Amino acid sequence: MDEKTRVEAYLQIGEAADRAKLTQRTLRYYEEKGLLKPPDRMDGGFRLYSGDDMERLERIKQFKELLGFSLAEIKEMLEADDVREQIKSEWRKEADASEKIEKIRKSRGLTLQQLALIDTKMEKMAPMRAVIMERLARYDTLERQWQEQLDEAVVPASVS
Amino acid sequence: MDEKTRVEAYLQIGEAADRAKLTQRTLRYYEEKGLLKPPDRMDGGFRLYSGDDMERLERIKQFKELLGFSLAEIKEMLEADDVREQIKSEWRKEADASEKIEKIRKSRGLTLQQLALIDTKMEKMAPMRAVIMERLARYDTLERQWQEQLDEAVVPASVS
DNA sequence: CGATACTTTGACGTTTGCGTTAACGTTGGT
DNA sequence: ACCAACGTTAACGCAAACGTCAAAGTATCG
Repeated sequence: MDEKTRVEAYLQIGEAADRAKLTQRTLRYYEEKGLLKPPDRMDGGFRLYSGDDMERLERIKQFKELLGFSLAEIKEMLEADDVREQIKSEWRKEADASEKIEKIRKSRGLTLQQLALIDTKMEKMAPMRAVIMERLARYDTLERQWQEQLDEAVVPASVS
Repeated sequence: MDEKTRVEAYLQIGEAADRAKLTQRTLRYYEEKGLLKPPDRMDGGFRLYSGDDMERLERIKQFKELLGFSLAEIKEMLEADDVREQIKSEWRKEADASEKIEKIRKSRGLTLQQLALIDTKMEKMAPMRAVIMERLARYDTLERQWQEQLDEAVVPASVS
């Protein structure tokens, strides 16, 4: 059963694409571009996507759709993140401390950029939302006005 | 002076592009794609952009950068908006009332879509922001840890 | 052992959103 | 009248992000 859960945690490309709401082509493309690490394969060569892979896909989608990053930019961001995980697992080597600090700072810098971008987007979205709300209100009054026009043309006929 | 203010309100394509932070090519392209109405021209054929044109450019940029719309989608949205202005200026014809109501409803529908999109984006951005903040915190502690490692290797030498 | 469904790697095609260059016309100042 | 700066159209170019075959191998079910 430990075996079974592990097996069921993997998805073939078809299912993986469906769940991520992407196409198979896109998954292979992301792999080709280095956004996804080459996934495990079954004996026959079929790709097997892990839960981690699926999470990564989610993050990619968010970067694209929410922040409008290009795939190249997304790759950079994801790599910055990999740095953190990688350094955490290298608790051994005490050497190269200053070199690692540099890497950390660089990744932190990129993460700060993400934060800044999100913040400016959020700041711009609020007023845009307000404008849209106003516009909606104007549509409503406009529709009501023409509705009256239409009523005035009909009601007298039923009264006469 | 009335003449002068009217003249100064118009910009040639170079200035217009600079102020909108777009290229001349982009302005012509947007015109070609129907996102901008063909602007007025001087006698020699030079394009003259009005204040309205500049505002429209701003809206186009927002649609692109904030919402990630394609130019085709943006065109649709802007046209929906033009409908409102156009109908407002057609207060005359009382006829075609139901037809106009239809147009208004369609435009209102598109505007509602914009609102929905903004809202889902804003909803997704808040948690994303939180995740990024967490990540930043982890970078900070990680950096501090390695900084200590580095200090421990240096301080004893200065003490000995 | 088929039959059917799914997957693989190429490779070429497509759309979007402009960039770039060429050849030529316009404007404004001296 | 001329020059430099600015503009015009037309055409080709191009990178990104996939879509879409084709030809072949693999999985699975009865």
